[in-house]
Amino acid sequence: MTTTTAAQRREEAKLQFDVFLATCPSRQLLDRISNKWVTLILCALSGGGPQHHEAGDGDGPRPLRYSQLSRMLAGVSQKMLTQTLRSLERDGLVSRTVTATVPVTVTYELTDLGRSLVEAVRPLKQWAETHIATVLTNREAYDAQASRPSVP
Amino acid sequence: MTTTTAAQRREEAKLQFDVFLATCPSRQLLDRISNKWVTLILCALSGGGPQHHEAGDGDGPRPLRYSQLSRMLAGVSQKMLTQTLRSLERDGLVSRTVTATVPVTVTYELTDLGRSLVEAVRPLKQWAETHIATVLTNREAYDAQASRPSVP
DNA sequence: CAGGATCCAGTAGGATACTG
DNA sequence: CAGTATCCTACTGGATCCTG
Repeated sequence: MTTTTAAQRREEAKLQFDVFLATCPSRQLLDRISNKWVTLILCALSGGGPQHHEAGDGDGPRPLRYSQLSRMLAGVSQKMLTQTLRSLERDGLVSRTVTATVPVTVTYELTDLGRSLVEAVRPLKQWAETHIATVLTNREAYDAQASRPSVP
Repeated sequence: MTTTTAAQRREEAKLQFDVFLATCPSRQLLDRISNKWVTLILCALSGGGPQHHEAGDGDGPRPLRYSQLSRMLAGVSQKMLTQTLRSLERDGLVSRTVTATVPVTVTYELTDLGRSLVEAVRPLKQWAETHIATVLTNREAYDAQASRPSVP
């Protein structure tokens, strides 16, 4: 049992939450949310699967089942999916609901906190999709230059 | 309900760059920018070191030297710093300028593309610093619950 | 269906030493 | 000062098998 209360730690941290400090908890939080799977899961749960109308309906935020998520996030292993969902649940970003149907049904849904993070994380996804072409061009230019140290 | 088939939708999505597809280049780009060091470096270069007025002046976007960066990003190894800066330069997000002074001076600066990404990435840093307290509380609640499977 | 448990490869990333 | 090069560990993350 720990003797340091949440209040104490929060008090302390409130003084300087600075992601630039390696010791700051917010630094670790940044590391957690700066993650490919976190971004994709959050976007998926927010109805961000733009072209993926899994259920064929609108794309508003709605709960998704485990299997739906694993199909949407192409290439994710179930280990990563489960692991990431757990950490998101632990951090209070998503809520997990178990329905006792014949084969058990588990759905994941964004919490209010999760929705607030989605606001910050969707632009990232958007940016990647928008500027990837430019980036690819830049890489080519850079690589070409690198292979030509002196003028021929 | 649309009449487009799954195949059609996938075809379409491929052209549009969809981060949900494992094969899409934008997916890899998302993975690159969803990175702790990338976020911190970009924020630092955008003058985002809130409490860290290294040179004691204003916090507007300005070029930073290698050593300044390594001091601002507490805990970064020079390997990670160099490596991340290289990839950012290659992607055209930062520009590297070498000035032939006595000890050589190298400065890094955001490009226009880099600045556009900063817009998307700063909210993430902001979110981490703002909501870390809530997250810590959520974690405690979650862990307490986990260690108490049945009601005492 | 929704995961827990294991095993294992690849690599991210740190420490150290050396250079222009 | 601003790196490059090398070694080495630790963790990420995939594949596989198993369970309620």
